[in-house]
Amino acid sequence: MDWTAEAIERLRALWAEGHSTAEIGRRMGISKNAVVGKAHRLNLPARPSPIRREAVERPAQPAPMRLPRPVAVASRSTLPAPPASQAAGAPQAANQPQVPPPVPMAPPQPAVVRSFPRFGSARSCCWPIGEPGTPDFRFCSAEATPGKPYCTQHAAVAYVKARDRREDAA
DNA sequence: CCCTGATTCGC
DNA sequence: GCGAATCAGG
Repeated sequence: MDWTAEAIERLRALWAEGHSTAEIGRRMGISKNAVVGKAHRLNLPARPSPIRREAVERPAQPAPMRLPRPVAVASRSTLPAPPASQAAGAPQAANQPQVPPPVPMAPPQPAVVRSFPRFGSARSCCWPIGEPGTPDFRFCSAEATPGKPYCTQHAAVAYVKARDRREDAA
C-alpha cells in the first residue's frame, strides 16, 4: 500500500466516521490489518475494543537481568568504615526492597449452611403438579407418608409394582 | 466460525 | 514503515 497523503486522509476520514477496520479496508482495497496497522502508527484514536492483552505471554524476551550489585570482595580484614553519610538529612529509606504488604487471603467461609430446617414434623409431598417452568407449576404439598417424599396418593403412583411397570418400559 | 480491534515482528 | 500473523474478546 502506498500511503499517499490522499490515502492517509481517506483513512483518517473513514476512521473518524467510525467504520470498522475491516470496512475501511474493504473500501480502500486493503486488508484490515493494513488499516489498523496504519491507524496505530498514525496514533489515530483507538476504537472501543474489549480486548486487553496485558497478560499476553511473551516468551521471547530473555531480559538479561543484571546482578543486584557486584559483591565486592574486600581485601581481607578491613571493612572500610562507612562514610558517615546520611547522618543528617533524608534517611535513605528508598533503597529498601519494599516488601509488599501481606495479601489477605480470601476471607474464610463464614459458615457452611448448617442444615436445612430439620423437619421433625411431616414433610409435604413433592409430587410435581403442572409444567415445570410455568408460573403455575407447584408441588402437591399434601402431607407425605413417613419415610417417603410423597403423599399416599402420589406414592401409590410413584411406587409402582415392578410387574405393572413392565409394560411401560421401552 | 463469524465478527471486532491491538500488538508483534519479519521484512 | 508496512502489514500478515497472531492474539483476544464478543
